Amino acid sequence: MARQKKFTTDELFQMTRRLLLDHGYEGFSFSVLATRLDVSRGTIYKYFENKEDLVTEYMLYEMNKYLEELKGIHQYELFEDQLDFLLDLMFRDQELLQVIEMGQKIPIQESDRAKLNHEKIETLHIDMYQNLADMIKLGKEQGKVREEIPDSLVLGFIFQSITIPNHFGVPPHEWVRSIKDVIRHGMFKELN
Amino acid sequence: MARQKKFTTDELFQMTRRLLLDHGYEGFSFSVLATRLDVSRGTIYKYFENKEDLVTEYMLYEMNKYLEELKGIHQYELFEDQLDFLLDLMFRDQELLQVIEMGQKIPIQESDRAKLNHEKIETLHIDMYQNLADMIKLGKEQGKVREEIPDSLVLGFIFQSITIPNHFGVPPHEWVRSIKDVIRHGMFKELN
DNA sequence: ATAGAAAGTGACAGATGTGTCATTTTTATA
DNA sequence: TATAAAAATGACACATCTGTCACTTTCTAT
Repeated sequence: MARQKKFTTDELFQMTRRLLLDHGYEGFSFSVLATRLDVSRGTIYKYFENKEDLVTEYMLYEMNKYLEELKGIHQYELFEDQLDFLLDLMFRDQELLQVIEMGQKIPIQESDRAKLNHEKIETLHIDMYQNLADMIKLGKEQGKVREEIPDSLVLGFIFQSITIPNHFGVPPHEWVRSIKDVIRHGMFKELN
Repeated sequence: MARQKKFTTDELFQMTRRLLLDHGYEGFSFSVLATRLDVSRGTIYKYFENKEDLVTEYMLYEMNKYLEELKGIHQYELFEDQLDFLLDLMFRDQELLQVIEMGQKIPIQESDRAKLNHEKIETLHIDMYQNLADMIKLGKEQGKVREEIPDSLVLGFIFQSITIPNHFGVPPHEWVRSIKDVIRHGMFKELN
């Protein structure tokens, strides 16, 4: 009964991610999105009232997916296994993390749906943080992580580590191994 | 003989920094800049041909200032003193570093001056990197830094560390101390 | 006081973006 | 094959940003 769609929601979100990463939130527009999807601008307005709605909706979609994966962390009982799991996940979906971080600072206007979405995003953030805080707690309980370091700093280091640009093309495997190593033991030689 | 200026180059650059940080490169426009400086748009065109020129010019200004400061690192002979110096500098001018990082990924068009500026920016980058690479070399020579970690990763960790958001308001002094501590010795307890 | 140089302005034309909606196209099914 | 629901379109009105430039304002040296 209905005409065939020219793009799926997934395709739209994929393109949204690409454009957000390449041009930032302010550089994102319905015009370019429509062009990239080979569709008229009006079509997109059938599904989203405006840019704010679309982007927050997209972020929710990504964060939900990510949170679901992240929860898999609880299949491991040892802190070190959880850390490995987390780092692998983060390296796999590096771009996605960048988008999620971007979500923090998009200017929020008075749009109905966007406002609601923004609240949901906040909730998801807290939810994600909780899972990770649990991991740190476990690490400290298991006598692995030094108690004197604030949890938020431990997490901060882990998260920032994946965004370090590998300018000189160190082979990925070695790169990741080194990162884990620095997280574990720091950069300084131990005095024997 | 001449009329009084309504703003200094310094004021213009300060505002440029603010706007770049708040709205990103794509969100930056002559219109808002002019409004903020309480001046007509045309006035700014007296000094800069377009946004690309202005922004690259601004970046050069910042980077030159920063590089000059950074060179002060050589007044120290011990690696640990150099590291302290660097971290203090970075924490003091955190926003500036963000802007410099932004400079990496601004889309470069076919404007004469902007193209030239971009090349100069590249050079400054390399120059900055050289100063820092020297520091790492020193650290390794003095037996402080573990040789097996790639230089670029050592630097990456240091640079990313200052961008870790202090969401839970850990007191700045403690925060910085912890960061230095993690950089030095990692997050894991040593097994005795 | 006044000439003229530097600084600033505002209006114009054109590009790009937004949101809306009456109209057209597609397509499964009755 | 006729129908009607869903999908897509394109044009309209309005907003914002860009570059340009003839013109006005300010101010100092004479």
